[in-house]
Amino acid sequence: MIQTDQAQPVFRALADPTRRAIVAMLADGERPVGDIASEFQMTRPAVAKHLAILREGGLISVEIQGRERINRLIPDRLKAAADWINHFDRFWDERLAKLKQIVEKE
Amino acid sequence: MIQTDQAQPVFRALADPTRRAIVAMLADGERPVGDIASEFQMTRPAVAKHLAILREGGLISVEIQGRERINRLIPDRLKAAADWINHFDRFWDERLAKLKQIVEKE
DNA sequence: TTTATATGAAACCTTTTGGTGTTATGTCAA
DNA sequence: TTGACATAACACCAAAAGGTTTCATATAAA
Repeated sequence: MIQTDQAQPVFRALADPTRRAIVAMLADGERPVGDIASEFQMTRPAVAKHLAILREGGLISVEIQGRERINRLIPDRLKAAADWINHFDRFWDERLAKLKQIVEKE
Repeated sequence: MIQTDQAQPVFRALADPTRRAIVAMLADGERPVGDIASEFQMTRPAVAKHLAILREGGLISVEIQGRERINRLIPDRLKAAADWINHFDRFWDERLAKLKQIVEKE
């Protein structure tokens, strides 16, 4: 059944729009928690929870700098999700090729 | 913020392992509801709910054939998710290129 | 050393999610 | 037409998700 279980924490992390926004945000550069939270309407603890889930999914890392915690994107893990999806791209191509064959035979 | 909203229903649909298993299953061929349900330990109504969410995400279509409802994968929508992820692949490549430049200068 | 700042952690609330069992409906087959 | 079958549609439940407020702690800055 492919590597569904490996991709699990990543897909869970990406399922929420706030978390995807954070990922996009961190693509432009690392940022501390409060700094990220200031971009959203929700409270800082709520954003901190999202960051924890992204961390569980292996999508971001945290570096403690004094009283700040710098969040940094690790895009590698996104590949696990991309790989899973790409598997079906290939399937789709095969299907189209088969269909083409059938059509051309007639 | 990229096309996060477009990808929303797809990511939501893929967030659950059962639904990803169904997607993988339908990649091998279309199947009716009960047939799909027989592969899982949960009840048929539970599977039917998952199918409904996959339908909302535009990942599968249903064709009514007599008293059966044939579920068929539409992998196109998976591209919305793949596109989103690919954006960060590009970003990562750029980062690596920049890093390489810096390293090589020294 | 006092005060302000950045954050985590805990307790709590509400809504959604993933399940169940039951009942109703349309369709196939004897 | 009668009975079995494939499903949808409910009503319902427990757990997880997403949020809030409050409080504690460590660090920076006055």
